[in-house]
Amino acid sequence: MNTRAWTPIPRSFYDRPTVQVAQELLGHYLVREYEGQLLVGRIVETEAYVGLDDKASHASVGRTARNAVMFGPPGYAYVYLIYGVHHCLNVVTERPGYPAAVLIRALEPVEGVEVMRRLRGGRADRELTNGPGKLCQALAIDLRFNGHDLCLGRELWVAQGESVPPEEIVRGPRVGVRGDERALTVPWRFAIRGNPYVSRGR
DNA sequence: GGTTCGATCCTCT
DNA sequence: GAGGATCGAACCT
Repeated sequence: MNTRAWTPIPRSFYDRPTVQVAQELLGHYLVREYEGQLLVGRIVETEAYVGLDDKASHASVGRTARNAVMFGPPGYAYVYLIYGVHHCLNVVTERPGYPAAVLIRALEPVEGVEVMRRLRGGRADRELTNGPGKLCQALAIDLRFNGHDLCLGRELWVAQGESVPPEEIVRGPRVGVRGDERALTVPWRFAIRGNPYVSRGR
């Protein structure tokens, strides 16, 4: 189980339409080096945030200090603090200057589960990584990773997994967003159908 | 320098 | 189902 390579996905993967990247990220792996151990989770739920016109996106207000990474090159982590309590991890997509990213909403724990349990205060395995804030706590991801290059295979990266066939993917509106009618209804959330680690949603 | 608020989670009812 | 936690950043004055 520890013999797997966990090869980083190349930057070119992220330099494509964000909704497509969000869908195709399902089945790949988020890998974290933490205190000499590997914490690995299979990506089972994502959401796309696309461009200035997406009123649910942090980038809809224009470029600011917080969202600057979203305007940068693809393949970097955009991490922010929400409600002063939890962190959320995004992967930046598309060309520099165009603000877009994919929020990682849920993982299926694969490796380093003991450490994840400890970081999550001994909660049930089902509750370790089934939400964007939860998975950041389980993998010790915080603001220090904002702007981190996810293509290097160091500290935090996305590793090559197996693609999920379309019939196994559920698609629907995003969770917890504010904004206009389009922001609330556009089906830019993707999840692996029936996977027990998908977040509760609304 | 002050105020407001959030792409969430947890606890209590 | 409701309410609170708790902080950085945005947006005032």
